[in-house]
Amino acid sequence: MTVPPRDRTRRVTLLDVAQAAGVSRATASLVVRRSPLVGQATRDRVKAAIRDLGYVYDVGAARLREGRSRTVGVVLPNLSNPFFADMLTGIEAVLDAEDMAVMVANSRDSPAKQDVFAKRMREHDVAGIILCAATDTPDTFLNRARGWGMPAVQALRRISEGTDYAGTDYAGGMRQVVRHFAGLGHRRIAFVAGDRDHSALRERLSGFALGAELGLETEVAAIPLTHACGRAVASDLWTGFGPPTAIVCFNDVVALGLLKGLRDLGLRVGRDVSVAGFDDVPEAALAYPALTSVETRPTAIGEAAAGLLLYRLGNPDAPARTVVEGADLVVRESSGPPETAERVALT
Amino acid sequence: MTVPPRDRTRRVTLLDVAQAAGVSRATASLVVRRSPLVGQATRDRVKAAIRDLGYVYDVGAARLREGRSRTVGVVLPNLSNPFFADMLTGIEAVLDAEDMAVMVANSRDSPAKQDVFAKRMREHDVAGIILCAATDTPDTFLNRARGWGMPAVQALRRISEGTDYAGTDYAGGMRQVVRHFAGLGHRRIAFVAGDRDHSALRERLSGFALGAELGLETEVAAIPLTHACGRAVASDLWTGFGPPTAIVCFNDVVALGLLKGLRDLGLRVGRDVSVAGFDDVPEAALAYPALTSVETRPTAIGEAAAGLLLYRLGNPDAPARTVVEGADLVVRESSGPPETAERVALT
DNA sequence: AGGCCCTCTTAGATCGATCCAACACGTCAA
DNA sequence: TTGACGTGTTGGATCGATCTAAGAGGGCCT
Repeated sequence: MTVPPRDRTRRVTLLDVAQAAGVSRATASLVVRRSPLVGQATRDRVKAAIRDLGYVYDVGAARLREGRSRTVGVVLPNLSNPFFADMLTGIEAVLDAEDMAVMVANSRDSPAKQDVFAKRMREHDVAGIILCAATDTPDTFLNRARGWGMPAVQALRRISEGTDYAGTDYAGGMRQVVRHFAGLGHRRIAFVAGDRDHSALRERLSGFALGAELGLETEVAAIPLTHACGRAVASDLWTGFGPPTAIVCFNDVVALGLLKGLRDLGLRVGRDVSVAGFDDVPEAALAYPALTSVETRPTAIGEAAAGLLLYRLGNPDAPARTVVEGADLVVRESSGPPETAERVALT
Repeated sequence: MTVPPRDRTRRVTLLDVAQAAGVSRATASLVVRRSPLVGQATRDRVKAAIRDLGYVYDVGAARLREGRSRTVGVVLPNLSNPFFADMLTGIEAVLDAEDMAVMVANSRDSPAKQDVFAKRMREHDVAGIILCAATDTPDTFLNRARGWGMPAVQALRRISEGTDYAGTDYAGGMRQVVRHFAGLGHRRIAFVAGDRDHSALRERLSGFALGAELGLETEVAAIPLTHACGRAVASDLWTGFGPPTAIVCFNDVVALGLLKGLRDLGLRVGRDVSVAGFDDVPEAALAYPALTSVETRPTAIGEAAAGLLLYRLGNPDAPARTVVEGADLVVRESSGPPETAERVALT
């Protein structure tokens, strides 16, 4: 696809404005930048000229000269996941308020694509990037970015220390779930985890370890994080001897699928078996039965990440900062005390 | 927040590359643009220099000179809605393949913010924009854009003719729902619509009119398009005499809320009352009971919109085109034949 | 009157690329 | 030998802004 140059009518430039207002280009420039150096009368004349001619500021030209850009790159692993979409909403809101533009890219969890995007954003000279790293991103990635002089903030997934990071206390959230299950009297619990390794998984796993510490029997299953796989894993969990009486899922996407899969098996979730998810997506409250879930605030995380980046742009040499949003368990109908041992009469 | 200029080490420019390779700036430029005019030996030398010096192309400087940009603006009314997030995924995928960057903005359904974004994108000199117009956007909006020489594609919501448009056949989808309900034997049907006016609503309404044509009693309720309101509207529909036996919702967000609301009332959805939604979001199949829904393909629409824009950039004066994706009804458990008249024994 | 400061304005260089017209050089036909 | 032609290469102008350092003009003080 080749795109022909557009010229239409030549763009109105600051020079045109200056001439119309009877001042120099430099003065006109000062006016658009709201400099206090310019006299009121002159300012008014220039503003009038801007209106009359329909002048449009050229951010790109300014950036070229200034060497400073008002665009931020955001690289996410999966735009279709409502969680990341919400995070993007938070990022966008904060940057918008600072009159910054957001350039977005979807790595589809591929480090290779992520590299391509990093290069493209560098070519576009973004002021910095917010990165939710793809699985298997080498931990040198951020050092490279630093070498380029491009500030980077990690969000949700952490691949290396020494860089700003905004995320959720997944480990703490998971511990709340485990304590909740244990408190209800469950003795065998399972964690349906994702099959791809990143910090957000490791943190959940570390929290889940509390189960063993409390003397519970624990089990971990790894599956792709989709509705379909969550649904399908239900029967797997019931094949062996002594199936778990409580299951926590990596996120609500999987949990909602699992809920359906368990219903398909004729189990009454919340009585025969308990389920909890992560993220507390809006659908969690509507599910049947309503889903117990750990609330992680994607919008807040996005806002925090954007905030960190803005601060970093103003203070390039400040020490790295970390913002960890708390994660709170919301108990609903899908989790309850286990029934007595003879309850499972499946086969 | 003021951002100091960054200089670090001066940027490596084409001139540096040219000198290192012993050629002129112009030749180096031809190499980076993959022009066939350059001899193989020279090309190799330049490429080596690019690698050795770590040269990074400056898209902005190129754009300034060329007068042609490789960035596209996307303005959406609600990034948090998974439907739009999916659409963005489609847009991003197509533009990415053309090596174009995506600048995204969230109008939050406010025409005023939308105007601000349009201005910002113009200042950034985007090659074109994809717009899903905020409610109450004046229909002059796109004429203004045309006046600026900025190609615009409308997606999903149409505010004026004469511009490229990609959307879904909402009217046709709605007619399928109405026929489905009628075929099951329903005589009183309701449409839970949104309370904000735009083409996507009007099209659904026009499809719903088929109900009256078929001799059914019809009713329309307008509510904000949220889970909570969908849930709350359930009891309203049951207050009057002769409540509907089948209800179609503006989208699945509302439908999932309604499902919950009806369950709260003790109704068995799919038997006592039938429900259908729009969009067929992934959660629809997992809902209880599984939700009948009209499948509208957000990713495909995003791809179509991006395709239209790319074509438009290559053919500024081609006539406006319209792409309407078909919308197919997916029947699940939430819709079934009405039970006999005495079924409703609520109060 | 002369010197100084303060406010406002400006010419010219500059950012990093592309476009244009010209040109070097070799080959080949007349 | 000359001219035409094709292939590669190039200097200089240019895109639209900002930066720098200098200058105009007025008021105030000595």
